[in-house]
Amino acid sequence: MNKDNIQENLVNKGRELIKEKGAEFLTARKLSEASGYSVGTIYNQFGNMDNFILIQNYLTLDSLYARLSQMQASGTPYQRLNLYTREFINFVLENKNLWFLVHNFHLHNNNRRFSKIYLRRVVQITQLMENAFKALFPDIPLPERILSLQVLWLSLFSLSSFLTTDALDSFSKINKNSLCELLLNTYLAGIKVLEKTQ
Amino acid sequence: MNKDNIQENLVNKGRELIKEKGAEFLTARKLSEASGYSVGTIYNQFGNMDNFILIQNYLTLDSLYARLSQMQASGTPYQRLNLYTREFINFVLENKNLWFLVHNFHLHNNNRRFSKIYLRRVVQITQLMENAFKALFPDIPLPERILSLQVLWLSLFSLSSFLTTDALDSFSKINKNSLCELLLNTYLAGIKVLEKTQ
DNA sequence: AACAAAAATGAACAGTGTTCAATTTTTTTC
DNA sequence: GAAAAAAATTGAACACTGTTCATTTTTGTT
Repeated sequence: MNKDNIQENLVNKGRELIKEKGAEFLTARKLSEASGYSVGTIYNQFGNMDNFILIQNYLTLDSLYARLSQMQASGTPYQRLNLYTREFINFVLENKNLWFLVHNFHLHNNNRRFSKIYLRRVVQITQLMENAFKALFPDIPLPERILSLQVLWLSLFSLSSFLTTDALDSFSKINKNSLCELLLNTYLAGIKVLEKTQ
Repeated sequence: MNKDNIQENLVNKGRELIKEKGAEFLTARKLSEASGYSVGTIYNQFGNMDNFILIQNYLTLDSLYARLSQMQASGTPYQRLNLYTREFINFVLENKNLWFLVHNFHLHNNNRRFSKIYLRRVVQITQLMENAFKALFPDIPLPERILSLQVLWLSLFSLSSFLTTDALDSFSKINKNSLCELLLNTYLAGIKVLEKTQ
């Protein structure tokens, strides 16, 4: 087994563990036991566990990006943005444990969560929506439009953390699926207004 | 020293540590050393460290609630909602470490973060905005209005996690202060439209 | 086959949260 | 006030983290 295969095996095995048992279960020793590699090997490959978690989150975000990328560009721009959002929600609900880790990973070495290179991938997803967004709001200048889209996406992204647990269910009648969709459609309607009044 | 004083002393000392050194610094032994009480006493008082963190977050949310409560109800409803949001942002920026802990605390015993009793306090803050919200959108039926306000506030709340670090600064030109305000005003404009078309 | 270089290993270290028998303090009882 | 009982405090010890690095094993070269 060469180095690349080891990394691949460890990443895959770790991903299985997260999916099945949750992000909290993943530790160096348990990954060692489950993968067959020693703890030292894990550290030879990744340096530390933070990097391992970052890689897992990169993969999750890349997976989301790939899924949103291959969507058909059919319907009106408005419909397309709704489809993007619905597909995003589906992805989150289908990968609760992975998405939980994206929001709630605990870093030991790096100062704080959401390191720059990591958050960049989040913002990159706005590029996918940009075409539909441009078609929907042709009168808004590029800088403002990008800003507005980034605020929208970052809101949807951060709001989606509530989809990974059932804490919200007990005392708010907000439907999980409509939580993000309501934000999207209200926000889009708001831009339309502000676009004209400017 | 009676039991209540011990709890109070521990909570106050822990709060100091979080404010000064960050949430990551707070451990049972460091709190013990800083407060003068033994580790066992901490556990006699709080049961476990998760409860201690939960109490700290309760205090933070109560503090935010108190601050928003005592605001003067002047100006238009629209202006008042903007003032609430601005005051909220100020609070977050003035208490970055405490707010970081609200979003990023790491639970060991409880299953997952945002336990129900904890998240309830977050949603309770919507009650403060409800009056201004009602005045601004009198034609929306109560259930829908509450839902809409909850979505707005939960979005602002979750979005505010980006205010506690500088990760966003490097690759997006979004101003921290305008991040939440842009969301608010666009969302409010959107409700106004959807209110009429219904 | 003998040597050299590289890779894999897992005990050991420092740090977590947590427990609980032993100690200290406080209260009660006479 | 002294003795006994009850309550509260303590911190060493346990099981678990992430991490290191001398030792062992494997691989590659001559």
